[in-house]
Amino acid sequence: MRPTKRDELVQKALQTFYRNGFQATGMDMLVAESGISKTSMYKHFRTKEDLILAVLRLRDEQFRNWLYRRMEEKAGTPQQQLIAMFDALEEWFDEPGYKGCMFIKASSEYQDASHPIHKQSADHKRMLESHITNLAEQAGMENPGALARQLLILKEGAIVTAHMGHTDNPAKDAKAAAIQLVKNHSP
Amino acid sequence: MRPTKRDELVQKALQTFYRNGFQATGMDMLVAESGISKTSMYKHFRTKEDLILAVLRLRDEQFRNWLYRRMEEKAGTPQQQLIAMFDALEEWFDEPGYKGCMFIKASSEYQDASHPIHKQSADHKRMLESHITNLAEQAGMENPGALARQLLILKEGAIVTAHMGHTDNPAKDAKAAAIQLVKNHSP
DNA sequence: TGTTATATGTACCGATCAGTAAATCTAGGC
DNA sequence: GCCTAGATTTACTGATCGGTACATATAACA
Repeated sequence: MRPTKRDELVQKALQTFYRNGFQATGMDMLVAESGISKTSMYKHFRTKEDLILAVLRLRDEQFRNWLYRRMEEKAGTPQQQLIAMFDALEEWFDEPGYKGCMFIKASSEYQDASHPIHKQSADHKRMLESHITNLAEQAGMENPGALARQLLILKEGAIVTAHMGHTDNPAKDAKAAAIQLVKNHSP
Repeated sequence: MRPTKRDELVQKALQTFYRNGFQATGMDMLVAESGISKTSMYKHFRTKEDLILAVLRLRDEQFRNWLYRRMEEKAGTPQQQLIAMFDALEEWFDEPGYKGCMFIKASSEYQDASHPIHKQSADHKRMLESHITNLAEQAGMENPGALARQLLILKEGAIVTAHMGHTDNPAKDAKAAAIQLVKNHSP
């Protein structure tokens, strides 16, 4: 079991794909930036698409772990966690090198709904929806499913608005909206 | 003044880019799908980037005209128009071949904020924000700028959620949220 | 009839694309 | 010391990329 090299490749590819895009990044660029030979890459992944799918799996794990932990650190109750999601997003948007959501970009570059990369991106969003719906249930909200979907629409909208860069602080705007929605869904 | 051929090219390129993506569409594919020779294309546009910028200008004009007219047709008062935006979005999402927002995709494929394609995409969003803010002012809303930004975050979120396809009817969810936000901003 | 602007087809450019072949190097297990 | 497995470099494939050269065709206008 030598997990090192393969994981190192996926980690480096994630950074390059995020910074440079999927289609715009050639395998030769990955060789140059990761220091791993092309032959080794194709030993681990049969195609570029397989590598991208592995990158998205890693990103899904990293992002959900980070978001859920940050929401818990910032708030005590489930209801407060729903609002704290937007404080966590603001931290993310302010990071240098922020370039939007990797899954939105993936499904934008591979836009056919039947494409494996598109489907796996949609899976990530489904898992987020499941978690937020659970939180809304724990918080005793009325219609937790609908509230979760509304909050996640705010989240996606804030992510793309922050990436477009035409607005000062979309996380703050989304948070203000979220507070009203949560209040209106409280019993 | 012969506007025909050039406009025909831009119109055809718009369809192909929207269906197939920007980077994934080569100039040879545009030749095949438009029936216009490559030499003529490069007479009208010096680079592929110039053609994309012209396509985005056309799309901006088409989309804003369509959205504003549809909002007016569906509602009488400015306040009702704000809500009707989400009914118009639902019509759009239900169209066959819906593939998300062209400007989100453009800024996702050309993600550097200093890139002309990214900047022009942000301009489109700025013009939408200006129009919605005006409507919110005409409707006598409190803090019309903040309400407009919130509604537009809902719009962008619904657009990407509809494209991901993991949710049934994001336009309906966004509309329900918008109704609450407008109500809370009413004097 | 001659001029000019715009269109065309075809063939090409160097660079890059994803992916492969083959020979060599390196390290750990026995 | 030897064997094996994984990693390496180098060179290569055919296809496609954005963009160009060049010679020709068409049609309006003078």
